[in-house]
Amino acid sequence: MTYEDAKIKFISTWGSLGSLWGINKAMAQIQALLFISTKPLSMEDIMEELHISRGNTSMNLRQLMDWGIVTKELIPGERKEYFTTEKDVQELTRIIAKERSRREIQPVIKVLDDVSSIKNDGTEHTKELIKQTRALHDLTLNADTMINKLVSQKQNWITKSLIKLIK
Amino acid sequence: MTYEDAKIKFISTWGSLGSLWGINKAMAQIQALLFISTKPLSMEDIMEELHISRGNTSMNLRQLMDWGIVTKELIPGERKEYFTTEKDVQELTRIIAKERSRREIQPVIKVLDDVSSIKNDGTEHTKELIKQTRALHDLTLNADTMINKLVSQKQNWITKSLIKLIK
DNA sequence: TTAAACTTTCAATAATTATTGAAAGTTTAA
DNA sequence: TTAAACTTTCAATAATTATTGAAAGTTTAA
Repeated sequence: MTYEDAKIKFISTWGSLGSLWGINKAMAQIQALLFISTKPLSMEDIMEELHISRGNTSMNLRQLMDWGIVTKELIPGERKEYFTTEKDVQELTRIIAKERSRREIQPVIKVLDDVSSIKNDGTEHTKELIKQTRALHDLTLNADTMINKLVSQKQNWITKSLIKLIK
Repeated sequence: MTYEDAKIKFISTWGSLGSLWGINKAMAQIQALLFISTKPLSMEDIMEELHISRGNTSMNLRQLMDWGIVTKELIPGERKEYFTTEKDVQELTRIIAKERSRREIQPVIKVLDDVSSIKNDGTEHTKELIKQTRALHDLTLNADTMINKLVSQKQNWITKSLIKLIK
């Protein structure tokens, strides 16, 4: 496999994986492209490499910046804006986990809390609803807390011993 | 909030959350409905409660069965098929984590491995591609292994002490 | 056997989501 | 100032994904 093949394969795989971490294809592909680039890229560069329109590029770059994954880089003497992505996978994971938690998990935890707090009228179906949604609430809250703690700690002794312990 | 409100809220929230665990809305809603039901439901029951067509119900039930989350339950003397879902959240988590790993994570790990194994021709961009995709590969593999181990162990002392340690 | 009671399949269609590209907006060098 | 070089916005459209519902298929009771 040549460099070009590998690059295309990586970008397209990472792109279709976007759904897994909750972003769209173009967004994931732009991030992938920047992730393996040795230097900041302009909008023009990105459009050309990925064969997508200017509007698409602009919108998705903005979203990546909203996530905090991509940052503008001003190159002295250049009029264009250039872009880079966080290159450290640990830090990238931390950002993504935090954002997903804030955007998706927290609201769900809230709803599960509300739903599981309805008045128990003693009927079987109410009891079941409360029991099951409370179980989901507790599980989701625990998992969310744990993942956030795990990714926040930068591969320190806890994480390391954890990984050993579990493997 | 009344029982009916709570039920509707739970089902619709869980449905829109489907994307988070990689299934579609109707699939997630059917699972949610079964999850809080006190007894097995027929296809007819599900169609009525969720206002979806027979075909849709049939297809999504099959998918849920493929995932191993929903099972057919035959009720003696009844011609219709009835359905139930796994009610234990721990077990549910285990199944979902395993399936997602198998369907989505493993193939990606494979691609990352392939891509990071291209011949290093010494150029800067090749070095960067290899370095970055290898970092992603290692991270993904570690995370996948860890999550699977974590959810497989049924809240035993390791998991419990882990949770304490990390909180 | 057969026909009623059910489930599955799948082409057509609807709904949703992503993408384009041109017009409007903004910034900067001169 | 102004006009060239850029970026953003957004209505129109394309692409993708989900849903319908009727026809075909299957199972079971009699």
